[in-house]
Amino acid sequence: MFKIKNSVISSKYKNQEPILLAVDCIIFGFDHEGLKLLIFKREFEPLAGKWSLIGDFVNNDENVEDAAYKVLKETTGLESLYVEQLHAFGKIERDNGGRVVSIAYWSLIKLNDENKNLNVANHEARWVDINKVPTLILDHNDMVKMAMGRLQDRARFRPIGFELLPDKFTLPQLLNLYEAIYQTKFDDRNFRRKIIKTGLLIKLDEKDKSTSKRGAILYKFDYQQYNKLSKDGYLFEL
Amino acid sequence: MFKIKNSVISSKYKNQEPILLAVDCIIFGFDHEGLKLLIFKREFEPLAGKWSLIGDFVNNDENVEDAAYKVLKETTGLESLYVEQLHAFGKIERDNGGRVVSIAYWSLIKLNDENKNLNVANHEARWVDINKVPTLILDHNDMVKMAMGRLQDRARFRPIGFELLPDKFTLPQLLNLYEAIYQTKFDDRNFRRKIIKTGLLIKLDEKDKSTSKRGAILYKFDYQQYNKLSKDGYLFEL
DNA sequence: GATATTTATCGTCATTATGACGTTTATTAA
DNA sequence: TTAATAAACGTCATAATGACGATAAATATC
Repeated sequence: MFKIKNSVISSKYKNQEPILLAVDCIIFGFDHEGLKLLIFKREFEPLAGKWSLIGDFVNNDENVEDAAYKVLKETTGLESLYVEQLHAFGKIERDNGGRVVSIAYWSLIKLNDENKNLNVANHEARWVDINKVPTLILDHNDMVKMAMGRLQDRARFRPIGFELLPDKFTLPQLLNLYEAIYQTKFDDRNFRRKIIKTGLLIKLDEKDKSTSKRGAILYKFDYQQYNKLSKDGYLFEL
Repeated sequence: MFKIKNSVISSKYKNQEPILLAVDCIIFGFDHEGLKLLIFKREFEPLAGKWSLIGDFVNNDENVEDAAYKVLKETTGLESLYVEQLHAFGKIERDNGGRVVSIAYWSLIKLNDENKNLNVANHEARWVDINKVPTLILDHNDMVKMAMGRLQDRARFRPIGFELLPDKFTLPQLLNLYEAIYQTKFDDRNFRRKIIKTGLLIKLDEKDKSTSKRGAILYKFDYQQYNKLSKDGYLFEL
């Protein structure tokens, strides 16, 4: 006769403390200064006062993904972000406060005047340059590193960069973004050629004059065209 | 004054059943017949007797990754497999036996005469063609689908395919593997050109005559060269 | 109001990669 | 000897790439 699953579980776990489940969020932002990461001053012991990613425990009655969304909404106030699961971090000793397995999520935010000075809901928050991330608690620096790699992977095949730009953007802005994501320089003329060739940009009749006398032509991303192309397995590669 | 973390947790979780943590394994194998998936007859209720991935609960005192390795070793008897975390599946209702969050791992096995007739450790196991996977319990079919996508991603940039081939293999074999992974046909002449151009194959002075009168030249993968190239950011793309 | 300055934009060219094929080779079975 | 068959090799037009040089538009300066 088969044991029912829960009795297998309960016998197996009878003498153990349960494993606690948490989510942590790697939040990337981008503006004219570059690519940034949102970090927080930890508010509880152990390690109170240290820099950290933001996270929370997962409730029994909520989807793991929803727990991540909740954290993101509470801390940024934004509803519609690009969010993707990164990895589950499950080493025994990763959290010195107990056995906590953390499922990390990463997300992308367009920085603008409204959201760049975040200091939300009693959290002390700060945007830091992606190349100047301080030491974070626990394995949070590993999480950031892995998230950066994932961002690079994604940007390679999907027009994910546009999640980080305002609706209207210039080619130099887009170039800066890709250079920040890949931590390298691209030839601007070749970049231009490739990005235009994708057919995913719509040239507007406006210019942005904030960075040069001449001004740079504004473009917007053609979501319709993207949806059409991606159905046929289109790849957006630089 | 700060609350210490565990007291935050314990108060938060006082009235809740703990979330249970499990691992499930998507095990791919490859031989002359094609790409296959290892599935198991579930041995306990609920859903006993149904086809399923193999998995187990994670103990409080073991790393999540080690739990996956343990499952893989117990079911396949093999120690050194390619193993990678796939995704954490965390919907509330994903397991009708209780609140179980499952972290899925996928792995690759070279099939040969020793391991293709697995029936290990009281598990009823079966290799099925990747295109003929039956309905599995819970969200296991989703896991397989996602793992297949991940395998395709990986094979695009890393010579991961070699994990699925014997040490000595022929170009037609390698072609078959890539066609199975991407579920498509490649032009054999162009495939040959590209794969040779990578410089990662060492031509041997032997032939495999099992599939043709003429016989096909055997190659082996040049791990040294791969390590050298990958340090400079080499990408293995088809 | 001519000129210098600065960022943005457009153009060129040799080299390499790609896709789509046709042809030959080595071996064994008939 | 030849037919059959999978494996291996070769060709060519076209497209993509990397590395540059040159121009253009607007403002600031003399």
